[in-house]
Amino acid sequence: MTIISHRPFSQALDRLRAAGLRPTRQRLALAKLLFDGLDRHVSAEQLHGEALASNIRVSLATVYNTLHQFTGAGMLREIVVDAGRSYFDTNTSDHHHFFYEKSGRLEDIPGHLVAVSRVPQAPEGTLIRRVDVIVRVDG
Amino acid sequence: MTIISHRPFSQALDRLRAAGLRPTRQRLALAKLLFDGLDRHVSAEQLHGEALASNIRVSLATVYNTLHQFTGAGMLREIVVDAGRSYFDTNTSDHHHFFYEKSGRLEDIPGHLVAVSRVPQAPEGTLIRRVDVIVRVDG
DNA sequence: GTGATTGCAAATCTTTTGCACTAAA
DNA sequence: TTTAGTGCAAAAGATTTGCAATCAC
Repeated sequence: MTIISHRPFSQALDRLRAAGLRPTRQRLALAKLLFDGLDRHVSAEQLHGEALASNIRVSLATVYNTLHQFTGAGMLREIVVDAGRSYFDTNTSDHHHFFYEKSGRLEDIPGHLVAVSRVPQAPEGTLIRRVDVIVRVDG
Repeated sequence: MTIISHRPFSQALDRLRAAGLRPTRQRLALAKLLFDGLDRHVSAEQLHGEALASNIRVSLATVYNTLHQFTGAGMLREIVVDAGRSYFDTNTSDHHHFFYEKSGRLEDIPGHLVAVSRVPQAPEGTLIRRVDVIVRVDG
């Protein structure tokens, strides 16, 4: 058994409680991988790999379920830049992204470095949920 | 046989010639479906369906190939908004998009209605290829 | 106990690929 | 001819689903 931090469970536990998600072993473990540390962008496959590498028994299906539940609860933000692969961003604050087309890597752009002035009106009967700016670079 | 326009082939033919793509029956037919008319957003599956409905014998694989060739030639622009599905936009001029999350529909926002001021610098050693703005609405 | 959650494998869906066949030049 | 382009069916990914087994409460 590995001690990961002084409060191995509480941060993840609190987040799950706040989201109304039952704190199962799998959800706790995934929450720790996702939120103990710096902000990051992960795919389901990646996170599943990390879980296995940390000796956490989770199925890929559960990783998908969990990522979507976390996203629904506002703990993650889903980013689509690439046909056929979703990334999940642990940074849910207002910001945008660089996308490196060659490597497929994503990088945050702090919100204050991009200004979208003159956002058009939402079409009648709709609400704007989010404005995504993706700066595609050839790195 | 249906007469589609006064110059049924020439517009599509010219575009293919200009792109250096051999004007095969399939490419001509797909180009006509795509470019004879208003700007539009199509998925491969959709375009394939339209082709079949117009009695054009094309395989889905060829539709994919053709969409990518047209994109490579600058005749189309690929848009990714939705995990696991690509749209191709016949409007290649500077503009952005509304994405209706419920219906999955895309709609152009004319370039002059969105202004991205203060685009951040491209990371060292990279070039900005494009800046995509996607306004997600809940329609 | 009881209902939510999980694992597994199969199913689904989109897109790509390999290769023999066909057609454009 | 000669080479690019096409069709088909199979493969490859990514994601979802169905259902019995398991776990949190």
